Amino acid sequence: MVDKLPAPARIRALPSWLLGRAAAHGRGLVREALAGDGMPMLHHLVLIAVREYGPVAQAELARAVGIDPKDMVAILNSLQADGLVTRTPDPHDRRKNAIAATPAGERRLARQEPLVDAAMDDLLAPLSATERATFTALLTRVVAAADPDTPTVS
Amino acid sequence: MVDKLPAPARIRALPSWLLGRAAAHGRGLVREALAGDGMPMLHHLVLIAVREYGPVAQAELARAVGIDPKDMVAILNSLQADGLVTRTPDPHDRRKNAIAATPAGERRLARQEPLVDAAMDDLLAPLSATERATFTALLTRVVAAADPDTPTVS
DNA sequence: CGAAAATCGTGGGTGGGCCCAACGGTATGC
DNA sequence: GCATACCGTTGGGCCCACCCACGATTTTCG
Repeated sequence: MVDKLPAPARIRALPSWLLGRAAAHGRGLVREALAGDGMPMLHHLVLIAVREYGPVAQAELARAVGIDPKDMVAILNSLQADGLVTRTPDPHDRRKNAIAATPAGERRLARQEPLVDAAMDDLLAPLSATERATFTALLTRVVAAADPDTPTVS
Repeated sequence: MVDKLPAPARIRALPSWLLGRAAAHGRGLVREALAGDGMPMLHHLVLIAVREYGPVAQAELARAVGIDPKDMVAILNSLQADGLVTRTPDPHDRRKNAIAATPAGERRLARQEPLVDAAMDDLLAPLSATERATFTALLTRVVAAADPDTPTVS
């Protein structure tokens, strides 16, 4: 069987292409890891955000993680149906719902985080510990420049 | 005006998240740069691939750059209409078209490549020359592990 | 040598992510 | 008290990336 042509060398050398490939791979690994626990990636993301910021309004949540408010409704419906979050009216502002994680939600995340961490290990497997630190530090600076309003982690 | 909450710290520390942000930024920069010359990003990608491999079959092209054959038809229609590629029946295999770049196509790429290079400079602006080399080398290794059948550039 | 399988180019279709707008209800600011 | 803004929800829509099917052609296999 004849081999498949690779993408052109010019393209394969572009950092934006490399970042795209790496990002797609990373996303795939995370999606796969979470599928093992039966949860879509965005649901996980939202649950993490609820745990960190809860109780929190839906609109606030949607802005924090960059999800369309309409799509956030569906995700919260699903998380609520599974007993992982609660949705209660905000006592101080009746326009808002106060979204909070339940103990079941926190347990679910406790189970999932090692899966995601393992996916990250897999993603950076070709790099030594020192190289990973270097890579992540440089990547963080690139991202910080792109998104100056978001604090970085260090 | 109250500040917007950032994505959760746990998420912002994940290499897959960072890669996703950096990749989106890179894509945005390239798209913007090429829009300056009035060409969508995938059209540019395909034209580069045609220049490198032409004359080449559509299906081969689609596999090389990871574009759906159906979408490749539309892209080639547009490039052909603009006089940037030719589409002729393969004399040895009537199933196939032989796609080749025209001199106008090559000139168009010659104009666009500095734009894309400038976008890459912009993307990696926070890094020194040494850091860029380190970052790209590490990124290349991560991508090589994800896609072992594709040769890397070095 | 003929039938089956595979490939090619093209068209139809779908789902997810994102955009915009509208609505009724509520809160804020002047 | 009124205008403006925000909230949550819903609806409509677009675009992109992907899936599948079809007729024509080539390749493979018994």
